[in-house]
Amino acid sequence: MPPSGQIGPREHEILTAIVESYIATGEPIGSRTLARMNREGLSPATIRNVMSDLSEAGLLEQPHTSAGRIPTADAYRYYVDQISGQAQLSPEDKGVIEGTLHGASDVQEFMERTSHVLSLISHGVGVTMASGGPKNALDHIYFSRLGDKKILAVVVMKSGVVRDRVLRMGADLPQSDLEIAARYINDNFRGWTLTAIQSELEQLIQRERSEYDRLMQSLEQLCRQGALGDEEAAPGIYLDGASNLVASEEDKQRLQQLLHTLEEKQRVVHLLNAYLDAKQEAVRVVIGLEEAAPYLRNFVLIGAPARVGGEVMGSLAVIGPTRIDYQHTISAVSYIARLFDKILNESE
Amino acid sequence: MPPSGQIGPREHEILTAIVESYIATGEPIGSRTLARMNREGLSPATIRNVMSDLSEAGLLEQPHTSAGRIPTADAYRYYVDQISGQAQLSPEDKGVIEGTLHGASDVQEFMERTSHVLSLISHGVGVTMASGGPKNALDHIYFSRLGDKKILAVVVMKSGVVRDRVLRMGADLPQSDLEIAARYINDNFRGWTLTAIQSELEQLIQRERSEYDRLMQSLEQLCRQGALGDEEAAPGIYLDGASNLVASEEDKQRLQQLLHTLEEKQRVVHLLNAYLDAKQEAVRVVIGLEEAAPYLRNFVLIGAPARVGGEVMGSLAVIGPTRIDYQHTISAVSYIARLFDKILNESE
DNA sequence: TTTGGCACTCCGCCGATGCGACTGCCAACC
DNA sequence: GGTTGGCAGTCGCATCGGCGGAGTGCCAAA
Repeated sequence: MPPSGQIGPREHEILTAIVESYIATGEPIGSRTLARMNREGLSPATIRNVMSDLSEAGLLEQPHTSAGRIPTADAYRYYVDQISGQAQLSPEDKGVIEGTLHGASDVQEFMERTSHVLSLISHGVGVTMASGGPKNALDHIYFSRLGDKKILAVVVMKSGVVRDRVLRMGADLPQSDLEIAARYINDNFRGWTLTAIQSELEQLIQRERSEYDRLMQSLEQLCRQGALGDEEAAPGIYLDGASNLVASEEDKQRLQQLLHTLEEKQRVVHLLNAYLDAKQEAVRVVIGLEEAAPYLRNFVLIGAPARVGGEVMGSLAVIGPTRIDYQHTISAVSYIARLFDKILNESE
Repeated sequence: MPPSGQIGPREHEILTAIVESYIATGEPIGSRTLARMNREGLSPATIRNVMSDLSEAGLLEQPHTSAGRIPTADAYRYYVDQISGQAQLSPEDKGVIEGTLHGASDVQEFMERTSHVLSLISHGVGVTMASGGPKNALDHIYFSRLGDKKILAVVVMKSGVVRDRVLRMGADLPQSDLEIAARYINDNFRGWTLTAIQSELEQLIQRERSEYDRLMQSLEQLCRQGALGDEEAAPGIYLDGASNLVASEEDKQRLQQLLHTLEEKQRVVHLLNAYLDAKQEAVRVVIGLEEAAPYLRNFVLIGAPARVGGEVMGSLAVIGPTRIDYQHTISAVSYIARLFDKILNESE
């Protein structure tokens, strides 16, 4: 063996074989089986020596003394680093993705279908998220009086995301005032981000306090009721494939916790926000989610930001067991991330 | 025993005790245990005789020869018929419901929270559904040109449900035409149901074919692209508490099928439509869902239509194991169904 | 009609046993 | 020195028989 527990070509090959075998079967794997599937005729004893080294390096572990070995989190990281450069989307997957996503008419539907197809390909949970409205650019806004003291606000983003919200107002505003307010926002703030509009409006209202006119009054009220969406509001998030988790070998209690967490969308949002970086270029694979939540032990997050015309409009990800098919999943996430840009940009 | 396998007061009491015990523990129950919990001092032997009769009448069955007995579907039906008249909402449940539902600003949020609170109380899956737009009354419609050949249609229902849809048009329509079309619909069809509007518009277009003006042309195109929503489109449906099903004693395979079915919202919609009747007044309990789908064996549906001002605007239901707590669930569904009317009506 | 008694059935738990899979170490070999 | 075969030792797991407990059904007596 190399003097400093380093990883040579033989170690690499054996480690890769172990990881792939474990991903495929879920069974710990021993030196004998490994020797049989290894094309170079290495004997079990040699492989045992290598495995022993890898164990010492913290890449393999044994569930119990007389069992085979399974990869540790470090081994998965190593494996993913090796393949992530060369992950190739298979033609079938490509067909499935395009077949599913073709013909989605609006962004919401596109995202919904994306989470579905991600769960199909990865056998994990597919997630898509429109990152909190605040960061996206406004296309236009529309207000409508619904009834006494209630107003419907429809916000259309440049990215195509549509969001409607019913505001309960303190006082009743006539439709005509609403139309003036909407026209004012549309004329002056098209292309701004919601947060920028919000703070600009607040300043404006402060400044004009002297000549406190009707328009400003309406705007203030609308803002205060969250017409532009508040930070708290759950951004659109779509999950699919939670049922896939049942197949993972978890006991019932952890499975239930897991599903329960997924039902609380807010927590999934936090998870994605915590681990996915708007600036990252490629797909990111996070191994070792137990730091975020104990019941996410043995689970990984594979995700990427979704950009439309250079601007981040959300993210897409897969949450699945560490035993997930990294090849397929990484390539699919990467492909769909690029597809987002292409499809939503051209339809603009 | 009564000559014709009829149910006398003693049979009733024993059957009720068995059903309640089985709901509570999930264990088959024997004559001895039953004798101990029975306040009248009946001996196990007597109870055995009664149980034997009940078995013959098809109300009890044995998992195997030397086990206790469990209720059949017929027994649950009998039990539910007995209690459904007198189901009383507990004060705690009432508090939970009102606490959760208070402050929901729009109908969607109200429905979301309802499904959540239903799952909390019943420990089953809470479902709320806005019945297919087509049957509801229009408040107003709004069109907005999104970009080349794409149009945003926002439909607001009388019931408060808001629905947005992006239409891909064959040709590009200018915003001014859209506004004329929207005004035409709003002025003429406020309060009509969507299906009625759709068919009326179609007739109108036929009739006016001679003087085929711009307005008609726009309307025709908008209709054809489904501006008013097509029958196929999944109505808004909210599920919560699927993780509760993990606790039910199902094997993994059936559990996975079950969760998978719930993920396909469309199938849940069909289920509710098939078993809940818009005309029914009270809560309906459907025992024996296996007719609808084999993996729904041992599951029940407890649901009611949701009315606002006399008009059906959707339905709410719980899907849970036959061992569900009928008392709590029935009373909660019933209470929330009435609450829907009260809250959404007054806020009009 | 109700009750106690009794024989019988059958599930589920427990401990023993044997098998198989694997490791680690050592000595021999290339 | 790297590689190999051999061998002893460990441990999980499936299998099996025995046994206790829960429950039924039937019968005869009150």
